[in-house]
Amino acid sequence: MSRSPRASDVAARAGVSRSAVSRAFTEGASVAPDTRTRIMAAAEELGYRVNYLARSLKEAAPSKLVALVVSDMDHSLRARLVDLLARRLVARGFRPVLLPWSQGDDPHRVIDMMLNYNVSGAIVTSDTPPGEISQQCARFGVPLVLVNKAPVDARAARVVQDTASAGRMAAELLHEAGCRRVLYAGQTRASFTIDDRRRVFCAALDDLGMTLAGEVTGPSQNHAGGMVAAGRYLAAKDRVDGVHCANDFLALGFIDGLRHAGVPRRDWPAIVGCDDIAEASWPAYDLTTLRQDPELLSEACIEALATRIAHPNSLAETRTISVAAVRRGTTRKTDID
Amino acid sequence: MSRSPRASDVAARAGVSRSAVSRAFTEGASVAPDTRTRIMAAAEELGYRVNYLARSLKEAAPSKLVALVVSDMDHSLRARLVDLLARRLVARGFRPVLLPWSQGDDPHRVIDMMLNYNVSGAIVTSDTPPGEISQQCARFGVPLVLVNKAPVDARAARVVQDTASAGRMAAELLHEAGCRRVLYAGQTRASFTIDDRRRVFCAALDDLGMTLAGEVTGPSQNHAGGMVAAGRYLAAKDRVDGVHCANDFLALGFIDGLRHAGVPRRDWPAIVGCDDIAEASWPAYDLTTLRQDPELLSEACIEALATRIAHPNSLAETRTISVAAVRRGTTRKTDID
DNA sequence: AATGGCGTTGCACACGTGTGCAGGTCCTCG
DNA sequence: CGAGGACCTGCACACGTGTGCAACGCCATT
Repeated sequence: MSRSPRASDVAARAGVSRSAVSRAFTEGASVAPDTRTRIMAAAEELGYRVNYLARSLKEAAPSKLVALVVSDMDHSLRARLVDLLARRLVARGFRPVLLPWSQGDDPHRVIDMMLNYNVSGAIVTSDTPPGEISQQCARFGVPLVLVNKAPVDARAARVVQDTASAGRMAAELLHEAGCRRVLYAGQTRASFTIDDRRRVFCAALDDLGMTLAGEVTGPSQNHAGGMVAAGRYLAAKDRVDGVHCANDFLALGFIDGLRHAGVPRRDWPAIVGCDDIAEASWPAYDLTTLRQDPELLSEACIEALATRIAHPNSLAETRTISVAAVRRGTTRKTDID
Repeated sequence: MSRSPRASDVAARAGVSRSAVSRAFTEGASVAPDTRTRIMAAAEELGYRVNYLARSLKEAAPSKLVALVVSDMDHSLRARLVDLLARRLVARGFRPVLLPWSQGDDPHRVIDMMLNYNVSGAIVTSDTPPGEISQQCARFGVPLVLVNKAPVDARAARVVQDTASAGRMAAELLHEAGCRRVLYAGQTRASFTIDDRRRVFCAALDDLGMTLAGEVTGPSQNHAGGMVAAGRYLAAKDRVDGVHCANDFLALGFIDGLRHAGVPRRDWPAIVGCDDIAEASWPAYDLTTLRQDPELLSEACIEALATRIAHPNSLAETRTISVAAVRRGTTRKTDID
């Protein structure tokens, strides 16, 4: 067999017109049960499959392709999110097309790819995507969902962490642990969510009668960045009793920095991270953190996208995902070494 | 503007035929430079983009979509691999469609999705994919690349870890550390690569004059599984001086299990993992392991796929990716606690 | 000036499918 | 027996693009 069979091949074999074949594979179309079974049998023998790309040429039937713009998949939470998004999209009959985008890449490349394959919609989870993507999507009528991004266009739906309660929660966890003077460790060029949470966190410190002893920001907010932050902390050690890190990787790196410097466990400051990645619960760290549930996050994204596709002209909504405090060892006093 | 502009709209605006527009957007087609610039200007004004789905209807021009069958993206190495594969595919003009597949899912669903969107090819990295996928791909002429899988079909290209040298390397690392009686920690239902490596490892132990004191296998080969393995190790503690874990997550869990049980650092057995995930280099673990370079792995996959697409009828080849020993703390004697 | 060649252009068909419309069949009811 | 309706089917067109073929214009060569 040189080329894959098409509807007319099936029609010839079943002794019907090509239209009948098309209708047999269309939900709710008008076909006699007898005819349908005969068509299906012929299709089975030939190994026929409907070509969705051809089907999607009719403007009424969208392509069902959804662009997933992603960066930094090495961040385990983001990888998990992509995994869940892909699963849910497939379950709803969509097909996720993975479009990696890194800082420095030309945004037009991503836009071109989306438009060339006239996707039904797009979900953007990469960090600091240029407003250009949002504008172009709006211009060409591509339904768009932004994850943890600042509002850039009224026609782009958003799913964002509840930073207002997250920031406050971080402060309260340190307060519970008896902290008075705390440090904030973050990134020089942070994301929208992190910036917003930091702002709320600082305000909450005041409310609770604590003081911000300082901020440590570096170029990276990964494990290595956390180790650097630990070095900076050690210089101000005696004036600080608690630390809030912008994310868990930073916090784990911070802990490894302390460990590397030989600081015994009982002398560690209270530490609160954010995200609750899998590693945070490992005994080596046992990190107190704020859980951002990727199940909820992904579900909200899919629903927002579906709404956006169904009502393209409605005003874009913003969905807020609440966070939960996960109390673990790094905010408990311990006697063990 | 209700619908997106098509080639005929651009043609009308530029005062040429639709064929001229098509040629203007086709590399190497015969168009006068003057005409081309006029067409491009008109296209720019209208925001016209070539519809690749329509283009791919012509059998000569393939869809450029490539299926990426993936499971367990929470495994950080696999997430990294998917990230790199997506980047390289995009760089070569392909579009990766992410198709998650988990143990228990119906393989026919994945096959249907691939054929419905008549993909140019497929890369399968999920664990233990049923032979059915390979057979169907071969039947319908879909170029296929299997990552770290057993050979199931002569027409499917494979990219596999060099298990022969990896297994031996693991044994040698333990030998270097002065081990005599070692334990193997793995999974009851392991993957092809892991099984093969284990086989070589056991044979190499004999060669080097070491003995296999036992095997610990559980249902899962993640961090939790490693902690369970540590419990089993402690029972046979005095008869064992080295451990090889099937992968790094298992090894890290093993270490956390020791830590949880209060075993001081200097009493740990020598430990060798496999993969060299990011966490392995963190000071909390400092794990000796075998590095499987995802850059090399992904590049080999793309090249194998490209070869397969270019010569669909050639015999499928198998590419072997070598591993490198990464010597770290868990195979060094230490005095610190 | 005639001829040949080359570069450019348009026509028409192909790719694989969905669907409005009209015609056909068959059943039911009056 | 006739009328009407419900159900099914095929024709023909549409979706947006690539490309073989032939025609055309222009230039250089003879």
